[in-house]
Amino acid sequence: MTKATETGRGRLRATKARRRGATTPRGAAPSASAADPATAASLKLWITLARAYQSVAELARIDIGRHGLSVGEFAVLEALHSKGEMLLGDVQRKVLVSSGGITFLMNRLVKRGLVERRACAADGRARYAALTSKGAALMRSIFPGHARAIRSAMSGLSVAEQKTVTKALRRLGFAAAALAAGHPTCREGIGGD
Amino acid sequence: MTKATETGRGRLRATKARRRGATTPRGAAPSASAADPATAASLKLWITLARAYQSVAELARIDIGRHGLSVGEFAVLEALHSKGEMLLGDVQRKVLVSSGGITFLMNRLVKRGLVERRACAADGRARYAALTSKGAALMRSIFPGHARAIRSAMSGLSVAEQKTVTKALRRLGFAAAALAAGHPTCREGIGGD
DNA sequence: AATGAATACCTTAGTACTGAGATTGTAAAC
DNA sequence: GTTTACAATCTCAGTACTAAGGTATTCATT
Repeated sequence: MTKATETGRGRLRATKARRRGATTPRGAAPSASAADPATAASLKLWITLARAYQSVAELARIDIGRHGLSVGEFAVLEALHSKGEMLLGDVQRKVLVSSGGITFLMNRLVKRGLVERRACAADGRARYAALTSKGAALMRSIFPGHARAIRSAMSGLSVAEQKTVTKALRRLGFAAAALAAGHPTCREGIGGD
Repeated sequence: MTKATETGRGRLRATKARRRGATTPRGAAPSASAADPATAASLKLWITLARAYQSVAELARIDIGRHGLSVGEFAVLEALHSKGEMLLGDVQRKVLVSSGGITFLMNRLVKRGLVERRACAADGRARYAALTSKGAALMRSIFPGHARAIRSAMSGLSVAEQKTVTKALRRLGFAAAALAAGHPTCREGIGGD
């Protein structure tokens, strides 16, 4: 454990959950109403961003759930699918869960025979995560359909618009992540990409 | 985000960048790689949308947590703050939680004296949720600060850009929600706004 | 070597939810 | 005035996580 637990009093966790096998979207749906126009525009954007995310996430969840996977499980499989063998810590950072969370997800996937842990010769503390041949076959069979599902989820915008929005959201995300990084309520070891 | 630890055998420890803090709450970080350009653009947008949402949500979570509230609790308070007394089912749909979830959140808030349940004269099955005076005072005191936090979270974009992105995301969200609605895996009674 | 700090992962307890079904109440059709 | 259907909320068991702490291992100093 790094960090010195300087949170004074409050226990307050604010977690979010996801369910296995295609379940629900999530959410804290924000709302708006502010005095000055700039703040109003930001609040409105926040609502819209949250709703858009949740709608797309719901579609992704449905699609992934069809194959009996949770979103977190799929994220791990996909990371390993696209990058090959990875250290658990790297998978954790890519998938954005806590250290306990990656252990949990790995255990489930190992139990189903989709991934395996491999020793790391260079560092005895570390483990690699890798797809088994069964896991690799699964990803090859479901990834193209998933990509099509995402594409149709984004069909409200033209490809050119998608590129424009992507650029803007990237700047927005970086700025927000930089702000969050400066704040006290830090978490285990999760970073952006 | 600590990212050294190369896969190769010579694991130099190269002291990476110092802890970047907390970037994101949770979530399934998607990734990309597709054959045709349209699908690739959609996957890329999905990643970026998810990261941007998660970064802003993390900031919101930090800000809300400062006052000892979870995101779900704040969402309920805010709904009642902006719309006044509401039927529980309406709060549920606005906040996007399950029926069990709204009961859970209400119980917590009632226990803290921030909201109360009121009978509905017209329909004996239904209950209203409403802020107590303590809850209303709390919201008056923390909402402006929260709005400022959201505004600064969005500071990566100019106000004009925010409006453009809002419009695009609204279309995207509607299209995705319409698609999700047509799918089999629906939920209890949650609709868009 | 021996020590100490830092790291990678795992374990455990706790949390904020979900989903199915029970309960109570309303509305419609007989 | 019963059924019959259906709606709003609550109950409860289960789930996917988080945070904090633990263990083994490595690196840097001594």
